[in-house]
Amino acid sequence: MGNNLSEFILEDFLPYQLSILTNRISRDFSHEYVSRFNLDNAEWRIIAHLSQVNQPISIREIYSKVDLEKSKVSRAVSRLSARAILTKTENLKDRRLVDLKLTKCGKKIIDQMTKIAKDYESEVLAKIEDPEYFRKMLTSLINDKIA
Amino acid sequence: MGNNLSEFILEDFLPYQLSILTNRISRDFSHEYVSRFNLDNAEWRIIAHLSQVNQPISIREIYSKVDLEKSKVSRAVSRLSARAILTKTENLKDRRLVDLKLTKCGKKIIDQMTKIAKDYESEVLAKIEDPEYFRKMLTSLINDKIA
DNA sequence: TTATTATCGTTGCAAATGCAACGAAGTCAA
DNA sequence: TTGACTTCGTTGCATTTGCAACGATAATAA
Repeated sequence: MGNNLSEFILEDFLPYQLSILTNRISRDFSHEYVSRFNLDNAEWRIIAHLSQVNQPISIREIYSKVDLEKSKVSRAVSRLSARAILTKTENLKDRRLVDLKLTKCGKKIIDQMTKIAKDYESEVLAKIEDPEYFRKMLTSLINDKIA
Repeated sequence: MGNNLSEFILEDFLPYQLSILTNRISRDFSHEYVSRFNLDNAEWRIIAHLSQVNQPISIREIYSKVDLEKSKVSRAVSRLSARAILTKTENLKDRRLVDLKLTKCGKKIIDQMTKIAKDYESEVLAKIEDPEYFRKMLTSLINDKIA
């Protein structure tokens, strides 16, 4: 039963390592938007994604782009709307859709968070010998292509 | 509001990229232990960790090593015990502790999963140009040291 | 010894989650 | 047009989650 060749070492297993690292970084960074703006991870992603586009976008647009459950997006958007961080309006061309748009308040949040996020990212990347290369490999894995 | 220099691009943000990649890999691989053995992620980690140690270990030992909530470990262990994948016995030196130990059935599971896990890992690493180097950087990030 | 404090694993409970079902709106074909 | 089908966002609901409190045991101090 289990010679050395077939032993399984969890700490060396890539999916486990990625999970450990990602959870730690996620927890670390989430502290920034939780403590300052009382946002959860879904709310943070929604705001960040909204800040990138000029036109209003729908809930579907968000959850298909940003890897979140649609019900999670729906509920997070409702909370953000209640806090006047974004507005929900009916799309007049297709009344099934909602138009989501950051308010001044929402833009202020993302403006502040941008610097914080970039600083945090630099801090993490500073720990790696060749950050550029790491990013390249990460991107290639995400896009499922050879680096 | 927001010149180009201060724009925030979520898809290029390291914590987000890591989260996307990790979730995808995690989902992908979990399919292996869900479909074959009906295990969830906590159960899988517990079995994997138990397989590495020769002596019985406690619940605390597990959740401190394997980044899981203690209540999650407690409940997962109860389920695994109910399915006779592991045994829970009272530690006689310290009766607050439970001794956890894989059964034959549990060992059979990890034996089968070992090959599957290694194959999966190879498949992922095959997509990277320099897997060794990637692992090194990953490990260094996890250990918070310079690569 | 006894009193205090700390640790272990479990559990109660409120909140979060994810799936499926739903009504509303749009599309397409007959 | 009508009817069948699709898509949108919301919501109901059962399950999962994580925190805090708990009883039991151990360690420490008086």
